This record gives sequence, structure tokens and C-alpha cells, in this order.
Amino acid sequence: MSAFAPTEARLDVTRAKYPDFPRGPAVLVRLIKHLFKEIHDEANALLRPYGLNHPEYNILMMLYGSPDNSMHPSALADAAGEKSANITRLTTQLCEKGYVARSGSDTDRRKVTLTLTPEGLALIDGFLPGIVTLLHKQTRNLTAGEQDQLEVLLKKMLAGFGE
Amino acid sequence: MSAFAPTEARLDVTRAKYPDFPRGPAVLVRLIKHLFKEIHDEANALLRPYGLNHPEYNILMMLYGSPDNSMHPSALADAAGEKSANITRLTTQLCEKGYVARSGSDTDRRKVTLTLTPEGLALIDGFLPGIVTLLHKQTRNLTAGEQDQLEVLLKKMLAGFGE
DNA sequence: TATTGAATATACATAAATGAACTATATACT
DNA sequence: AGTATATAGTTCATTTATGTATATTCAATA
Repeated sequence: MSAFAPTEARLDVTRAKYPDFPRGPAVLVRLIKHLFKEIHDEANALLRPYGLNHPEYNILMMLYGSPDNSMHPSALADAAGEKSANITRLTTQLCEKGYVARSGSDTDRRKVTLTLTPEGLALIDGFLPGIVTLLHKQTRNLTAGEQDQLEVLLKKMLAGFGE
Repeated sequence: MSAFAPTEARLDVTRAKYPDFPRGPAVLVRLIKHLFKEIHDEANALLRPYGLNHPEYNILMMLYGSPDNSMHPSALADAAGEKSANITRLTTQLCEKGYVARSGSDTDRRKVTLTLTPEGLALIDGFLPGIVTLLHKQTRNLTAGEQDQLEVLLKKMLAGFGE
């Protein structure tokens, strides 16, 4: 039935050996891992024809989510959840492909500005319809009300981190 | 305030440029990415003193979740969500560290059985208290009822994949 | 029983991510 | 001004993950 059932069975075995292991929290964590993996894999499959992988897509979308289509590498690292060294590598690739442009800042010459090129914007316009379809597909089992509920609960859970 | 607020701001910008982009589904997907990253990072930090990373921990726990503390590589790959080539590498490491033993199967000699050694079990006993504490910490913002609700919704969402 | 096909595990080459210096610029303090 | 401290970004070595090809074994069947 569900692909998650074996995970719950393993959890039962674990709890038989180690009764303190908390079922609820463990299930939630494993569900999130499973969902992340599914989301990640499906997005990767969709993006492959465009010559992009998931991290590259993320970077393009972070830039697209900025009013002027541009960000500094450190902000980008923060937004995309990548290490700054990785941002350098990924944005270099995107520059080489012509989707992103690097330019220096006048006010602070340490800073670098990364901006979507017209080609980058065109690429985004190209894959966004597929992404929209995918997003709807990935949440199709939830009603609008359930999506709202889920959003509230996930935000609440996330707020408990890093304190 | 919330570390998630900038993500929502970016989403608003995106929707201004591309109105079809579905807010609810996109928020859910990004929340799951954020949560996964936090969970992953915190677990890694906890496990580092034991000389383990998250995938290695996962493998140990999958074996521990089996009644006889053992599994075949392909089942392990499935359970841990890793590619089988990666399972070979990871279990080789764990064998070298003495936490897992490889042995051939009598009935089907293609198969290899991976089993937790006494040292592996002792290691698990060593880190499990910390894991239990971490799991409680990661879900502390949710009441028991909310955890149940969240579990139901996540399972429902997960069921929509791969059909 | 010999042969083909499918499944399993691994080896090897390639790609991606991380962590620890390193360079250059900016800010703060005396 | 001059020195220390902090920050931005990159480079490089190492670790980690993935994809492809290969070897081994079992099952089916001619």
C-alpha cells in the first residue's frame, strides 16, 4: 500500500528494542526525509532536459524572487541553503551557461552582484509551466484547507529549530 | 522573526512576475526543504563525535529496525533511500569501523547479508539517548495532537507521489 | 544440460559538496 | 593616521555521492 509502511514497521522493531525511542517525532522526521527525497528527485527529472540540476534551479529561482533579479553570493547562500563555496561553483556554471552575470559593486568592492541575464529569464519562462504542474501534482492529495493546515504546522515545527 | 519570512517574500515577488505560480504548494515544498536541511544538519552535528555522518547513521538504524539486525544491500538501499552503489561504499566504511559484518547467504549466493556487530549495537546504544533528546527538541513546538495531525497530512501528501 | 535473461553487488570513473586556508576590502578603535 | 578585527568571496584539497560498466549468480526454458 503506502511506501511508508515498511518504515513504520522498522520503527516498531526499534521501539521494541529501545522503548524510549519516540514514535511520533521519529515518524515525522522520516516522513520529511521521504518527502524531501521525492520532491528532489521529481524536480531533478523535470529539470534534466534543461541541463539543470536542483541546486542550479534553486539559485535561478532565488534570483527570480528578487525584485531586480539579482543578489549577492552570501545572500544567495543563505537563501538557497548552500555553502558559500558551493555558490561560487554553481554560479560559475550558470555564468558559463549564460544564464547569470557577475558584476562588481561600486559601494563595496568586496561584493559581487549576480543577476539573471535575458537568457536566464527566458530559461525560467521555459521551465516554469512544468514546475507549476509538478507543484500541483505533488500536493494534489491535499485540499486547499489541508494545505493551509499543513503549512501552519510545518511553520510551527520549523520555528522550534535553532533556538 | 521567522527564518522563513524571506522565503515567503521571494515567493510574492515570483508571483508578481508569474501569477500562475501556486503559492500554497510552493510554500509547502520550500518548508519541507528547510525542515529537511535543519534536521539533517542537527543530526550530523550530533553524530560527528561518533565518527558518523547522517547516511551512515541511517544505515545503522535501518539494520537496528530489523528483527535480526540484518538486511540485504538492496533492501537497505530501498530503506535508506540511497543508491545501491552508495550502499556498497557506506557499508564498506561501516565494516572497516567494525560496526557491521558482511556475510554470504546460503540460499542465494548472489545476496550478501549485512549485520550489526556487538560493537555496532554498542555504538547505537551510545548515541540513541542523544538522538531521542534531539527528536523531542525538533518537535517541541508541536503538541501531541498537532504531531498526529501533521503525521496524517504528511502521509496524505506523500501518498500522492509516484502514481 | 546449455543458454538466455534478470537480478544482485561491486569497481571504477565522474561529479558535487564541504571545510580550511587565502586574498582583498571595509569597519572600528586607539 | 595606523593597527587590529571583521566580512565577502574565492581557491584548493578532501570527502561524499552518482552513473555506468562489469562480474557473479540464480531462474526459466529450449
